[in-house]
Amino acid sequence: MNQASSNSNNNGAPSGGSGNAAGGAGSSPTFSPLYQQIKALITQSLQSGEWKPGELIPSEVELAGRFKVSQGTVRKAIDELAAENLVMRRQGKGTFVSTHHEARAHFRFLRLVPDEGVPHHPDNKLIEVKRMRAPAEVARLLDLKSGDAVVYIKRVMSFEGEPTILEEIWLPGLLFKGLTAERLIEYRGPMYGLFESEFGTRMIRATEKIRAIAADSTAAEFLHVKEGSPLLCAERVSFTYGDKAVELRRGLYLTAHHHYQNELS
Amino acid sequence: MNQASSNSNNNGAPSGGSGNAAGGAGSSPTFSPLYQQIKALITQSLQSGEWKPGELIPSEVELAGRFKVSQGTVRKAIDELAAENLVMRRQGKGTFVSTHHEARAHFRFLRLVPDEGVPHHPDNKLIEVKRMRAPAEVARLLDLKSGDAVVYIKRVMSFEGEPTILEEIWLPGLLFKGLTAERLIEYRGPMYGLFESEFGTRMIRATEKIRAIAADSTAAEFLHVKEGSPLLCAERVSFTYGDKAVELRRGLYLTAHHHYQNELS
DNA sequence: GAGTGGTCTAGACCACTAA
DNA sequence: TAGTGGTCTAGACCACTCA
Repeated sequence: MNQASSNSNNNGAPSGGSGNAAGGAGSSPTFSPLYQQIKALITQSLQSGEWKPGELIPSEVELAGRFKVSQGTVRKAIDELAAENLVMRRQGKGTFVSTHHEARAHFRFLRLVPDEGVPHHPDNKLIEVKRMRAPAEVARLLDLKSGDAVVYIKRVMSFEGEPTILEEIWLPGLLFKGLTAERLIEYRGPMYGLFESEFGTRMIRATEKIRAIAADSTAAEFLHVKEGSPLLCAERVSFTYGDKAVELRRGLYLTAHHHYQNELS
Repeated sequence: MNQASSNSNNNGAPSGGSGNAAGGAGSSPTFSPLYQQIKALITQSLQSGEWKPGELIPSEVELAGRFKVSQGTVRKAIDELAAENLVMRRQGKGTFVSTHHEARAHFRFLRLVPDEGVPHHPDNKLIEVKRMRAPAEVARLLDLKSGDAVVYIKRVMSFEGEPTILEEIWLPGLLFKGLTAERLIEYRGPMYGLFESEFGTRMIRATEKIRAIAADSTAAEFLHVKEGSPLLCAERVSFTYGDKAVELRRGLYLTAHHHYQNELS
């Protein structure tokens, strides 16, 4: 990978990662800057578990030596990984693999905050946990075949004793083999922390589609509102490394004393 | 600002920008890296109108010469400005001041997209435009005094002929002196483009609070739904340079065939 | 004091754009 | 062909953490 001397083309061995061969005849040979290749290599090590969530990864100097590039190139690769929340840098200490086991990470995906006062952690109450065959819609969103096994979870989350969120979750059965109600109950802390530690699946990013709907009888019962009351419906698909969908979540939010907080930038 | 020779402290003339003097006794002298100072200087030129939206700003080499720093330092400053959408870089051409007069910018703030098919531009119908005294709540959010003049706009936006958004907008009267219904009607294109071109106020970022509410009689009439139907309510505060609030917007979205699209990352 | 990430520089070459 | 942003390198010093 020595840039200055041995070539005038930085594609000695392309990383071959995410294909961007858009367009027609494949005569364009998939360029990518060196630092993107380094970034892909580091991401592979993260995905393979060579460095686990919460751990320290090798220093920039060490990685530069390993990959035979300059420290600046490694730095740029890590800069992007930090911007994507895959790692966290701490001056004087090193670079750490991000983890969902942090107070900070708690509200990265849960965007519902109280209208007044500071956010509190919700209490969870499991309603149902079972394994089932994926309905067509769930299978489509999780990139499974219709009828594949999925884990289904239904729960209510309360803030300060007030039931506020009714949530249904679907997970690919293959990835979450040993997931049972007991595991979910005994585990203290955020669900994504459990997924990360016990099942080796780390949620990286997600997309949400948000609508206003009327409460049906089930929602009305669990959230202590009248049938037909307006509820915010957030349908989330979460992705792990390689943009692979690994969770579907449908949350009904009671927004009488809370709101969904969003930043547009 | 010569770093290597003349000092061991990069704070010869601190930019004095955003104060981060957290904590107690003020013995810590407001550090900031050189590239942050450069970034502040460039931002000032953007804000003052030295370079107008859509225009080319000086090249990195030229700015480096002007500020007596290396090109790399200017690059890092511009990198951050590009990440914040204040400027756009184009290889081979230069760096341009961002503008709301682009198809791309259209959906940066309007996050409502159809459940099926590609997003279309909405049609606008003005319901009301007037000048009034700011209610307490509006004044608080816009950082005005209660009773200060504001411009009030009410409109309905339709997708493919279907009324979908009922929107109320409050703007500081001082900033938008000549804003009338006629100006709004005759102007083709996004409202933020008008604000930028005619009033010199560029929206940089915004925060939104989203809730589900029941349609009142007014909303029901304009959106052709029954009273009590669930609607998504998005309350937006938009900011210009220096994190100054310059717009309050309250939109009621009919989410029968559209949804609010969000990315969590 | 050793090691880490953070900043800054200077210079080289590349890819892209437009005259 | 000249000018722009994009990539890469090598080396220096700084701020921070911890033994």
